[in-house]
Amino acid sequence: MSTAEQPAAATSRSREHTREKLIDAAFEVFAEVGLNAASVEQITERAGFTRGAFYSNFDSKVELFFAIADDKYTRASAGLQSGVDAILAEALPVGHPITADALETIVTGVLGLTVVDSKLALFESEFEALALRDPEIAVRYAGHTRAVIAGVAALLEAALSRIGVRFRLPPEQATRLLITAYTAAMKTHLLAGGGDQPSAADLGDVTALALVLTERMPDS
Amino acid sequence: MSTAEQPAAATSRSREHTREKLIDAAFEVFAEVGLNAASVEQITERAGFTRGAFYSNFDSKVELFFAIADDKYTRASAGLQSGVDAILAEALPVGHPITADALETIVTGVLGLTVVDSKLALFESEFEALALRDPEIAVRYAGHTRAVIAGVAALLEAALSRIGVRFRLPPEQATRLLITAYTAAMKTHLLAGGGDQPSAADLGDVTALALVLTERMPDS
DNA sequence: GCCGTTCGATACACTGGTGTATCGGGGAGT
DNA sequence: ACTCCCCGATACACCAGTGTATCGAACGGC
Repeated sequence: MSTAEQPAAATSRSREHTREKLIDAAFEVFAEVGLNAASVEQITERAGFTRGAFYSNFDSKVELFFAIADDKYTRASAGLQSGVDAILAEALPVGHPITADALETIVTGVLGLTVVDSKLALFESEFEALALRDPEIAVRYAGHTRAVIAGVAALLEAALSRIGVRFRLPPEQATRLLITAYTAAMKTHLLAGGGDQPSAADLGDVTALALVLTERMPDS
Repeated sequence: MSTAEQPAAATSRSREHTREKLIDAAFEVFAEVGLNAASVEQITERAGFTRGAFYSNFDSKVELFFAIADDKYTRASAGLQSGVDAILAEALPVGHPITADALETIVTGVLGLTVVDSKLALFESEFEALALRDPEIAVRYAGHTRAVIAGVAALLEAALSRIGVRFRLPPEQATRLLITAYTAAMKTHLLAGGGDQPSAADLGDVTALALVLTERMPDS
């Protein structure tokens, strides 16, 4: 039993592949129609497999849902710091004139890193909806949310201090409010039939909120 | 055809009754499991009827969903002004000492009037989720949301002026932010397994937001 | 190059839900 | 009290989806 498990690791390469294809397909389908309305067949069809492949890789639709969540968020957190650096470069072109624009660029930019596109927003919304009804999912969702907020709060605080600005509230609280507002803006954007990226007009509430939530740091 | 319609109006009394029972039952079931997961049988069973009664009164589940929305919100808007008066009475016991407490009482009180209990919050969340995927529902939802915000904004502005406070942002914008924050707070409260009423701790973000969003009116 | 293992496809039995068509009972009007 | 009519119950046909059990084929190890 010691060496017999070696082949299992070898054969699992193509298996990983179909697993990923299933995850990608399911991500889209879930975003489009929701978990309940999505049938296993819909997912496997889009992935180019049959239901047999699904049941060979996952026990249930919900398990697949969680697999997506894990996958997406480990993936997303990877490119986070570099994304923030890029935003800071944009917000501080030469480094000297610090305007309200810089604040808006940073806030909407950083928040945009966590809610990358409309499909992710829809998935997130679905996650929340499920959590509201299933206590077991709720704990997963709560943990996920907490992690995101803590991460974003740290990023935001650091980025803002670069332009000499700080929150007037506890950073985590301010971040929660900003994320909530950003998510709401994304949703109204989607409700109006918009595409992946919310326009500046959609984000009006967010930028206004950012202004009210911040203040100049006392000169050191 | 002129007098022949009189009986129709008479017989429709019991019909109205079963219609209401169906609406009430569906409201609960939708809140519990969502629109898709809810079966017509679940609803009629809880209402004490069979599926025959349902199809005699409604064309589809979705139509029933809209009927609920109409019903609840015409009902809710009825007692709104008196509710605000009561809140003001609490916030201004004698009328003189105006504190931050008064502000919090007013904001959370008024917002609490529009999101009465957890079932309504869940229903609303379900409404949004559906709207995000169905453009036809989206326009209905958008209209509903706009109406609510306009109403609440007017109420809030009037109530706040009573304690000499005003928004630092356009009232509708401030109201949108507050409602969003309140809804989020309600959701985290529900996610934590809480009951109908969010605690003061749950509303911490909302009250903090209310403080940043407002300022003293210049003395006249 | 052969064999064993395992992955994914196919087939099947079954469940839960839908919508329609029909029927019986009870209330309203005279 | 009688009649008519409408509401809601019952029965039926149908469909979409699920999960399992079986099978063929491809891949890796020896």
